[in-house]
Amino acid sequence: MLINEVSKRTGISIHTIRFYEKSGLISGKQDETVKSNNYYHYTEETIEKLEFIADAKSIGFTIKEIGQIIDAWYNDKYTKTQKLEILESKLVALDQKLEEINDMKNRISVLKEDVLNDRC
Amino acid sequence: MLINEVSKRTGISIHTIRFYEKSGLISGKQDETVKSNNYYHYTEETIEKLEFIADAKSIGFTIKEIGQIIDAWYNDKYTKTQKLEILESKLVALDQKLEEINDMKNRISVLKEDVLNDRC
DNA sequence: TACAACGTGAGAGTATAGTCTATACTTGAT
DNA sequence: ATCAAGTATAGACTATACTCTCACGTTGTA
Repeated sequence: MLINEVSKRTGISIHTIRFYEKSGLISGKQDETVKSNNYYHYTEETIEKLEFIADAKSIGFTIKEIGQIIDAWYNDKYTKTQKLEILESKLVALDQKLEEINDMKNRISVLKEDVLNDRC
Repeated sequence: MLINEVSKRTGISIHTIRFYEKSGLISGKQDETVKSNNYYHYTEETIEKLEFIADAKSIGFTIKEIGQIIDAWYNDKYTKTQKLEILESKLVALDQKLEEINDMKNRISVLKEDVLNDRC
């Protein structure tokens, strides 16, 4: 499928998709047999990746980190051990975030109680 | 206390502290009786705020959002009802983040299992 | 009084993550 | 053949959150 369809199916703008392509997160393939154009062709895998990217971004992963996770899964850039290390490190980071968010929830709840009881 | 001490106690650079001051997150007071300089003086409250800012930033709140939370607590910029609304909305956002992070943990765990069992 | 250390304000520069514009070629329907 | 719609590439622009530099005034110790 071409970039327009990818954009429509994911809700991610064509510009942003191209930006992700340049950043190495996704990669379309140009059909070598077609000489008249250099259109990129994308597969379902790209859709999956873009959906993953959207989710990963919203919880605060950077483009670089997302690239690592994608490479750990789709590519042979890393050995099995390296892949497991990368994924494990992301799980640890997520656990830390869970903790930080729970702490912040408690702090804001205290603020709320204080406002409620006119203690500020 | 002057900016240098604030910086040393919080580990936040003087530049960044001034940036937060300009952004309205904190505010030092200039001593009107001293005419020779216009040094800003900070109190323990600034230290507290800066520590809060550091934590809030690390869980993904923007400067604007952090400003709102601080105003909801320290200032009389909002009514009681508005303050409660702001704080409640931040709690809701945090709950949503918790959910997203748990989802991402599950997804990454699955990837990890797949790598472990050579399914990719 | 010299001078290093500290303080201020203005403004330039950086990194991240897009977002948009311009130019030019291609495709597909009429 | 024409022309709107789609595609690619390069590069400019934006917002956020810093980070740094410069110029210049102040403070405190030798």
